Amino acid sequence: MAKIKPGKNASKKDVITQKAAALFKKKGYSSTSMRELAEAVGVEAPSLYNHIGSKSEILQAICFKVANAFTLYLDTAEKTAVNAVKMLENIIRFHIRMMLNNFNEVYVANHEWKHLKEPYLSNFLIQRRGYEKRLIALMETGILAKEFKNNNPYVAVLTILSAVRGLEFWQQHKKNISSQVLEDDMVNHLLNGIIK
Amino acid sequence: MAKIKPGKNASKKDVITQKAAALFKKKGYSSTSMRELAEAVGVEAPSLYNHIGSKSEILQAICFKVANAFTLYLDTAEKTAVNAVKMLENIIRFHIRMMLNNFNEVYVANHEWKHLKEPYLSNFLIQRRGYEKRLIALMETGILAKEFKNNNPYVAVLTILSAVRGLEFWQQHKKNISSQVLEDDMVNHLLNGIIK
DNA sequence: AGTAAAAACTAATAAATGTTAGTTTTGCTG
DNA sequence: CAGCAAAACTAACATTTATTAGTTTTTACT
Repeated sequence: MAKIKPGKNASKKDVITQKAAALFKKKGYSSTSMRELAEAVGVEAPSLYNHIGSKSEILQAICFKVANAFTLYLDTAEKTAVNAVKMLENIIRFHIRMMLNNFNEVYVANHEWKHLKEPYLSNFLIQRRGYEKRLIALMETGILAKEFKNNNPYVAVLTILSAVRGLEFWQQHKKNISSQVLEDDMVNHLLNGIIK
Repeated sequence: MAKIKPGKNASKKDVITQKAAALFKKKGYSSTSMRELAEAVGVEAPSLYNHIGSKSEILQAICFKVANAFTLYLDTAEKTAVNAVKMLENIIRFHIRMMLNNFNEVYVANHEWKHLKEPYLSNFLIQRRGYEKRLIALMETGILAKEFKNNNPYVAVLTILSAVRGLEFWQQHKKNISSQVLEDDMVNHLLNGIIK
């Protein structure tokens, strides 16, 4: 019968994962049934199990793909850094682009990770905590170098990461504002504030 | 048998709502069963229905309680405003305090609203959109008055609201940083930036 | 064309879900 | 202390859930 049609670059598993990300974003992980996912893929539910091991395995794939992308970028950003300000700006811009270009998956990683099963849940949190710590270290470096104000570094990281995450509300307004204005304004706001 | 013990100010319904907020935050709305909620309350599941109409009614109560609190504050803030900067600062501080003092409920309103049923879902979104619009108008006023930079007002509101929402990650660090430092640093960051 | 593997299908299962019905217990008020 | 309403209980329900078993179809390769 009808088979899952993998695109040029996407395996069938990839198709499932991508459709799952869209559904998990829209309805949440727990409220998305395998039957719904199957329908979105164009197949009966049990057929999915020829390609995936379980529902929660899909969530794992999404969450760690996103987490690894951020970790990987930070690796290279640390190597090519010229100063703290520039490095922070690059990271913010990367976050914004990830939000805009991989919306579903980033959203799911941000919101549905709590449904991961052990040991993946713990691993995910450890990885995220490690990422935060590296950003905090960056803030501390910048403070010592007098590039940044002497704010609490954790609060600063929290503020920045959270602001960027908020782009999940962005979708409705895509037409009104270009993503370049969005990116530049947000970077400027987070680095220099909004008061004239 | 054992009865739900309402505290001095809390009706039994309030107790249920409060326990539900804690569970909805921890596990998500869909993954929280009425049996779990009943256990947290200290009762069998069907007994809950002596006090509430349905599971989703609990979610409604939480979401609109939070939404109304924000709307109400904005009403008074608009009346007592001296200038745009001061008003924005007050609003940011109110958001931060709401996050810190009503953590579970604000978290649930922020994350689980999509499980509201119609017409509550639409009403909630309309109310939230109205709130955002009033904040955008505030930004525009401040820009015209040369108090704020000429950033895109929607992006600025998005940045601020999202940053504050991020306090949901705050819990772990309560011991290390006082909530006063947190509040002041975040306000300062969002208004004046982080670069020295 | 024939064959073997991959992947679809149907049918089924055990567990969990929100909720209702009907009954008993509790606690206040007269 | 009698009686009544409030609120607890047990039992049960119809659905929905993720997943397995077993079978048939499709695909790819010789």
